[in-house]
Amino acid sequence: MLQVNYIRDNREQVLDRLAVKNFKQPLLVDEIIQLDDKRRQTQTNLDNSSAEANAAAKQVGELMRAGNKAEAEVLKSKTGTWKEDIKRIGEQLAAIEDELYQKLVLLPNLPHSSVPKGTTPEENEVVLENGAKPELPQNALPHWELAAKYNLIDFELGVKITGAGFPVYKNKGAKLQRALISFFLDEAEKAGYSEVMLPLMVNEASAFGTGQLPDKEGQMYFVGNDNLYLIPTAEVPITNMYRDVILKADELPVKNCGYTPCFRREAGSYGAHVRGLNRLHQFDKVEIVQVTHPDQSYQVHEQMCLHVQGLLEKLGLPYRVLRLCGGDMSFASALTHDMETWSAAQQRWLEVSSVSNFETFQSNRLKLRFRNAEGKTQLAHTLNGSALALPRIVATLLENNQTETGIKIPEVLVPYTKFEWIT
RNA sequence: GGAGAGGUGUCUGAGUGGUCGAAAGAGCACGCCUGGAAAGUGUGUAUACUUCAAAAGGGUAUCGAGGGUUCGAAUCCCUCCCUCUCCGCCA
Repeated sequence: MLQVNYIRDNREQVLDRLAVKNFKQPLLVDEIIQLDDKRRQTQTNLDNSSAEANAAAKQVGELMRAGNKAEAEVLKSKTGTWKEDIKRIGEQLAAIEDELYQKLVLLPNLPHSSVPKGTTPEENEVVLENGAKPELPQNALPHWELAAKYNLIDFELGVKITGAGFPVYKNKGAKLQRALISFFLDEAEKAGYSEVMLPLMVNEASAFGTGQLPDKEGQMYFVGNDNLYLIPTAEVPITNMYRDVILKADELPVKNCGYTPCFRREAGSYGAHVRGLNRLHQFDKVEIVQVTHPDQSYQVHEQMCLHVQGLLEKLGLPYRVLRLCGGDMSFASALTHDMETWSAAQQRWLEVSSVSNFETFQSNRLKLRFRNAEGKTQLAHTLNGSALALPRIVATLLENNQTETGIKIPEVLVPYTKFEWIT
């Protein structure tokens, strides 16, 4: 959520930036400013009425203590109008604040100046491409066939137990999952992230804090009996650890990593592109999150991207980095880099990580602040990235490393898997 | 799930209708003291909105959350959330 004061002070720039995101309702900006004027006016009225009423109440107390009952009664009888005023203006104010809020949440975050204009994924900017695409033999198999051939993943069994999109990992397939999780967590810890293990369900306030609510409600599984949501990403519980927190300046940057399963309803997405591991309702992911000083966040973004790229390089996977264009970025992000690996058998790029800087868009809602050099509270910047999401990594690993005799495990993983080949 | 107790500032903890944004202590910050430190000592120490060109200062709200009673609520009433103790259940 953008800050109203920022919108007031930077109207032109806000409009300009929103255009990069192809925001369709620029009139909203002026409506918000006008509504905020009205809010201030009403707030002042309410405060004045309250001040008068408070003064009168105090006076009644003094009169009572002085034994001047008659005068106290007179004053009491006069308070009725203030009470009515306070109630009426209070309701007005609440209505205005609600309306203002409803409009404010419609504004997406402002994209960073480096974000290219554009509306479709084709307009994303390829920042770099790294690693050679492997040449596979003619009879190379896609990962879902490899998974069946080597008895690594049983999709049908998952359907039986739960439904489509909930695979069962078996044998070396299961061990590979565990190995990747440990490897990613160890790498994150080496990079200075402290590990957390988190609740997989969150309450409404948390889902709201990171922006899943109210706009993305349909993407989360909801446990109605207890009013809880299954997390779509560890970002939600990790970032919410810092909800309503005021950090000391020297505590920044805060760096956390965590492994969680992620649950996504992905309603209505079926077909060839979501086959196998390409899109699931439940998948595993290690997430990295930082809370930074506003001056540092873009440096940190770069550093987080390099961390993710390092993982892909260690795994020996060809990848490319995309800077998402305004139209393809998420609502809450100011800058997003996507990392994609080349899936050799499917002959397509698969998104395996997304590293975003949210600036103050999340922290404003979360009330996540720090005390700056002047001793005042200021909103911190939040960033997060996948490091990494497992299924598509598994997909590319299986496909790219397949040989006539089996699938070769990358060297860095062998200490974790304790086997070098899947045969 | 049943019975009871309770939720106050960074923490401990006082406060059962008015002078309470809230005693006291601890912690923290700055100063004095000291060769330096500890001890001691002095001062300061919530957040948000708003008024003002700005600072100073002022107003309003907030004692788990929301609602109510009252001229006036941390204090009384209702609903919800959470914590603790005992019982039940249980990995």
